[in-house]
Amino acid sequence: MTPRATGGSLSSNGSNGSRDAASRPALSTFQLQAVSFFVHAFAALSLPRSIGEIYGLLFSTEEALSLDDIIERLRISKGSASEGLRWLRSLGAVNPVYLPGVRKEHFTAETSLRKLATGYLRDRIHPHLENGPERLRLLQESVEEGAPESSFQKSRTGQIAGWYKFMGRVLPLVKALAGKF
Amino acid sequence: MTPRATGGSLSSNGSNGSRDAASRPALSTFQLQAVSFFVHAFAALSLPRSIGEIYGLLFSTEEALSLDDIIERLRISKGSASEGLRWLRSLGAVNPVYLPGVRKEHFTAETSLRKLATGYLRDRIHPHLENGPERLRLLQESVEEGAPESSFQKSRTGQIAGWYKFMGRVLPLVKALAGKF
DNA sequence: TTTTTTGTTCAAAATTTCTTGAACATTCTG
DNA sequence: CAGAATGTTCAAGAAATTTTGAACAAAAAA
Repeated sequence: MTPRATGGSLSSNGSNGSRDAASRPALSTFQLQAVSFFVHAFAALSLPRSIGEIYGLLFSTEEALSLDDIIERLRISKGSASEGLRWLRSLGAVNPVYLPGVRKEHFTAETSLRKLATGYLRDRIHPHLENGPERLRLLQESVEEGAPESSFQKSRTGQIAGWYKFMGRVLPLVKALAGKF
Repeated sequence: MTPRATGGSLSSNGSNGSRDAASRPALSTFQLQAVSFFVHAFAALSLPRSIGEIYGLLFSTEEALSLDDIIERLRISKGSASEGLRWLRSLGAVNPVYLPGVRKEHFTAETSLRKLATGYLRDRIHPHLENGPERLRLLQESVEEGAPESSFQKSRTGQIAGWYKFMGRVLPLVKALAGKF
């Protein structure tokens, strides 16, 4: 119900001094701010911190990054990075970049609002709406015909039907408007 | 990230036979279906099961119900019921009903899409958008002026500014359309 | 005022979700 | 093919959220 904690706790060595020998790729202030920004934004959608971190890093980095780059810079586990990337990829929020002669897959952030919105709606909203009609039918079938409350119950199922119509209207509108930004 | 389990496990004694002496108010099939419907719908918004249960019960019940009615019928704890009602009330999703000569507060479900949408946006979306400008400013201030990447970074912050503009356009539109359903 | 009723709060327990890390699968290289 | 590099999966642990239940507060009745 309430979003996760928000503050970032990444290596905040602003002066870029290496803490220990193995910690080379520190984040710039800009990257740090971006990660913090997206962790917060994704939390507003109840999405895990790691996903916000990954997107924030890619968003604030000009070059494409590999899985290992992400793990190194963000200090998160391989598992989190892999799952997070998978999620972002399925949404269309990151783009694979093919670099000639490079084995590792590299990614950049997709920033087109149209693509992001479309992907989010497709992956996270539509699935819930799709079995809506089926669920509504179940509810309608359980109206107690003949009983005194059947009239009330019918008005309630009618209400829900209206909500679905609303969604059917609003979503295309949102997509269309997203295309203009 | 993934919604909670969905199936309902309320007293499914369809024949309304009392399991034990104390379990009087069993839910009708219609109420059971409605609770299940809303538990699922609220889970899509990452909201806790108990809130979906309470709203579903009120939605499917013609008479106003008190806290104790809800606890009895849903078999949830006083704490959950109290917190859940508070949440729904602050959103404007339930209406207090004042019954003459009755101590306990009673509630019915608010079903107007306009009110529900407005309340949800006000309580759950706007708070996150409000400190947006502040966060964007922080990011803009961390652009490394003069560095070769400053141009890239500026284009990114411009991107985010556009997203906020989009939200500023879309939300009023959604509210307006919700008013028509 | 004292007692009873009604509703809130919050620490602890239960549950759910997220992260980690190591095993596994797959693909490339020599 | 063997070995190395890359990426995925998933069980176990860590962390966060939700639920419970009992103590507490507030308001009404006696």
